[in-house]
Amino acid sequence: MALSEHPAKVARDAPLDGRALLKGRQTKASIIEAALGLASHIGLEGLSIGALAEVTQMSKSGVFAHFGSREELQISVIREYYRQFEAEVFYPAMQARRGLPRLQALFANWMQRVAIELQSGCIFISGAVEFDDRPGPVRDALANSVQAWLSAFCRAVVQAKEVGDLRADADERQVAFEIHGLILSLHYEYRFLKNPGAVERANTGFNHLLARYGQPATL
Amino acid sequence: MALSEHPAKVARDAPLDGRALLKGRQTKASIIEAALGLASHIGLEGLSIGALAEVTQMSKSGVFAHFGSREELQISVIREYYRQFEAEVFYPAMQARRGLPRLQALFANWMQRVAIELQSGCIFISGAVEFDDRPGPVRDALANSVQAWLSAFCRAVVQAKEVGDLRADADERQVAFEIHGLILSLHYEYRFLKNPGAVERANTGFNHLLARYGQPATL
DNA sequence: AGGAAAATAGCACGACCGTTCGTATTTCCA
DNA sequence: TGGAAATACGAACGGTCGTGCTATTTTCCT
Repeated sequence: MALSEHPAKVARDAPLDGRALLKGRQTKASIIEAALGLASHIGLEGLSIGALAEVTQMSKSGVFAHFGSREELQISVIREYYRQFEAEVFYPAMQARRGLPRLQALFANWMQRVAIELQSGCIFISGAVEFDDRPGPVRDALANSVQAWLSAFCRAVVQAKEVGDLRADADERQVAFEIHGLILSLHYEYRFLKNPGAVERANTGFNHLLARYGQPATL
Repeated sequence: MALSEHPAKVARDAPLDGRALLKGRQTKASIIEAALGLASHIGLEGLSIGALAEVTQMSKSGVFAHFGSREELQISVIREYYRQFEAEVFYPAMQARRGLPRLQALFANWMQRVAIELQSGCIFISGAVEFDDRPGPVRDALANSVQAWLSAFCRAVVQAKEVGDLRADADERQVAFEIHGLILSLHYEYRFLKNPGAVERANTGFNHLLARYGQPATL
């Protein structure tokens, strides 16, 4: 299962299974890949077709033709990031047993993706501040992706309650809110303030949360 | 006392006490005010001299002359935001008794400033993602301002330990990290995801923290 | 009041932006 | 293999950007 109720058009840019990609699709894919690399550093707003053309060794109009508008390009980048996020954070954690192990795996992968992994930022985070005041299709795509991920995370919390690894009275939205805060604080202090101790603090904070929401020692 | 060891030049843009402001200074001040309003919505990077000229009913070159460069304008905005932050978050909380009351006041004011107050965002947060990969004087000014504020907050935590409101073994940096996370999560969910329940969750998370770091009931 | 100094305006520049259009090239299938 | 369709290019558009210049106006002090 995917992060489930993700917005429509999921399959739109997806490679058409076994058959060799048409030339067009595969250059489009490589453009999106390059665009994601750029956007991770400069942000979705900083992403420009000119710079993208230079990186991909194409003409501006050649790049442009694949998307028809800058907004569509941005949305494609968001979808691609979502795909990678799913592949590197979500799916691997599904290998772990339901409950605490899976929750820990999700958190560890999330941290890895958001802050540690090579010096690129998380567009779910940078995009949020770029588009919090700017309605439109890009914002919608971003918000839907984030919601899908947060919902999936909440589901894992609920499972942890069902399995008995977390207290039955724990509010999964509250748990997700606080864990999300740890990730955001990590991103802020590690990437912006360049404070290396942030990684350990995020882990410590996570353990504090588990202690609070876990079953009391005396059952 | 101010947020103390704040970087140099604090007094540079400050009004010269009692004497009437020179015309130049006062228009500069009004430009900065307008710029802060713009930057709170579009971000420091989105701030443009042209738009600023329109808002202030001046010519582009007239606006420009006050700063000499866009970077200097951005830095002035950061300094002004810092001043307001100090005035609305820090100083009022200093009225409260050292220890828990002051900590609670700081958190409440911080929340107010960051998310609730009229729909403008916090440039300490938006600026962080805009400049995390972009070295230079603007980034430095921003990072210094943030560090000054976080240090002040840490000091309040230490006081709470000294007074006995928090456990003596609580690590103030860890506490600040986790509280900062609550603020960031609030900002994210309230401003970007438009989730009104975020305010209550931030408060709940804060109480959880106090419960964890506070003195155990049995002394 | 007058004259130096500060403040503002006006204009132009080069650069980059997203986008359009007409044309050349390449790809793919019948 | 030929020819339609897909793909890419090049040039140009109107626009905005930050930033220099040179006047002109306003402010302030003697």
